[in-house]
Amino acid sequence: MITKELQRTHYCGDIDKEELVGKRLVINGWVQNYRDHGDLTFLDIRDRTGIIQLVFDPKTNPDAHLIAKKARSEDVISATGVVLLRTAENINPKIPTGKHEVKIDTIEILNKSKTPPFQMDQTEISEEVRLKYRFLDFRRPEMYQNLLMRHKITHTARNFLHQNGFLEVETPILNKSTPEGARDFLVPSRLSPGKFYALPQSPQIFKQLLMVGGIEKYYQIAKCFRDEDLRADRQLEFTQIDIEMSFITEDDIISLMEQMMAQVLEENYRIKIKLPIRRMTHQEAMEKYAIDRPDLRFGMEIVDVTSVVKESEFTVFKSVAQSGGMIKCLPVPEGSRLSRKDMDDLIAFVGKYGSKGMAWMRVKDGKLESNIVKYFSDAIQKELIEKTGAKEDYALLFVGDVKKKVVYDSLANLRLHLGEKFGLRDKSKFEFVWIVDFPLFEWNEEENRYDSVHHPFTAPKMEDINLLEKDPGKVRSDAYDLVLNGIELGGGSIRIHNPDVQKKIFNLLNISDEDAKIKFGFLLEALSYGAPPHGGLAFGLDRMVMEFQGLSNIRDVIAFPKTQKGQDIMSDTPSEVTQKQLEELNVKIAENRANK
RNA sequence: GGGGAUGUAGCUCAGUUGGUUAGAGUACUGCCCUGUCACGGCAGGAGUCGCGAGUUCGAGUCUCGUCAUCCCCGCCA
Repeated sequence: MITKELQRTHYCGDIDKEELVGKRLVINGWVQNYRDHGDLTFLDIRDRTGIIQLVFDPKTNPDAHLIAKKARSEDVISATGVVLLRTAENINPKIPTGKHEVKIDTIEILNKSKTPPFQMDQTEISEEVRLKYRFLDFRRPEMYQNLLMRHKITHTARNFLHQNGFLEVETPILNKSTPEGARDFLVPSRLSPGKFYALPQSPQIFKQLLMVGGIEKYYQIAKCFRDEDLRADRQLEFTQIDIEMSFITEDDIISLMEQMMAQVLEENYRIKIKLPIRRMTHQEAMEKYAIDRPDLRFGMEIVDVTSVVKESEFTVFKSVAQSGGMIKCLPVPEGSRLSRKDMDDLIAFVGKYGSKGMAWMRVKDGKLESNIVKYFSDAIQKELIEKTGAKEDYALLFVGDVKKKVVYDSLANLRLHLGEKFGLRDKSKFEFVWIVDFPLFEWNEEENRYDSVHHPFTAPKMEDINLLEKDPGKVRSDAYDLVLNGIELGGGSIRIHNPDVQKKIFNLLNISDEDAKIKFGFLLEALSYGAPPHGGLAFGLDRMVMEFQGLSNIRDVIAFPKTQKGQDIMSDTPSEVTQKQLEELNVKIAENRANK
């Protein structure tokens, strides 16, 4: 219990001001450290603002001094005393409050702490322990800082959207399941036995319905759920800043959103980014970086060399070229630093993405060098050097495959890997780019049909609309992604607002009229009542904070994240439920899964 | 589903070729110390070497299986 008398008058981190000297104040916080000199005793007290040193002298108050001697890490205290200016030789330059200290005459231990599993000023703690004791992890300044910045970023975005006339509208968590896209989280319905709700993968359809309803400008800080395997930058549940507007063009929304992003960085990081953010077509991104979210903090642009090497005597390349495949080259400045062993490692690295191999050459004295150059005529070698722009000490890394995806994935990741290795992915740099003109469809080999690149409600580009029937693969869309340092921060599109066009797209995606009616009937219906032209986008808030904070793990910006197996090791979630609960829900556990 | 890394004291880690009683730092407990701030000094307690088999006279160490955490592929915007 805390009383008025024990309540803090000042935060620890605020006791750094000259005018406080001589003042009597009350401190609340946790014991960070103690230094017991027999008589004179010091306690470092921590709250979320910082640390202040308390001094206990038996001559001031022997009772308080005795209590201080018994204080241990993470005990919660209230202490009262007078602020003193430290003498010059006693100043601690390592902490912001180092010029001051508080001479305490009264202290109360509000709550003792068990010996904590880790010290709060420790930096290297296994994540397992941190997650198990997440409530203690928050006491570490690093974690507090992450949560603080997440709050500030969200706050700036909310302010910006509010000031620009957006309404925050909540959409349901219990939704209709649609098998497209990611795997749904399902919730059994008690009131409709045998039926299920699905948790939202995103509020996509609802925000479109809000536009039909004339809300005009909508946003939501929306929790989304996808039942897929986790990664360093992926959680089962995550948060989107979800936005939709009516009567707007692609340029309108891009321009507004980059203003928001600029404001977020300016207000919270004092970073000014140059507007407008550059734009790059999807095609250019794929050609130069083999990926639709290029990291533009460094160069190393990829070059297609299929036409050059198909004439060589190197059978691997020749046969790939003849079978309609592609060979691409990654020119690596200072690539001579790569040893034979490095090359072997890189070959293994691209193997992860399906590459059967990786050829390499080095530029020495203006000539190409490696165990395979003999298969390349002088003319071809010259052309390779010219085409790739290779200079002295460059390495040329080649990947060729019949499957284009293998070439793209291998080289895109190789480029990032080497960028990392050579220290080119500078955490202090912020290289934004809008990727625009995405294709509307991609061909699905297994299913022998087209899939939406974005989602089925994305509008085709006006000028490509006549290609819909002739050559759907060539149709570009009004879709756009905002990319920062190789991370996709968010993306969106102008939506289809015409039910006929929407039907046509469903047909191309092999979704029958009947299916479309069952799954999205209400949307088609809504579109037929004077739906305004509209569009929007969604930012991945977690990834945004993660990148701005210079972190490589999404769990560090989420208060209570799940482990890679989707479990919460603090609360032991998921867990079994009682037979009664299952019966009420009309759910039976399959025999072989029970009692696991 | 697959590949890789890790698992030893509360925490962070070391542990040689398989060898006798498994160590360090820190934290913790007790004592000493009036200007420390990673305080210092002395003493002490603390281990299912993730778990289970196996090989061996003998396993922290070798083999197989299994579990957990992390990274990646598949999956997923």
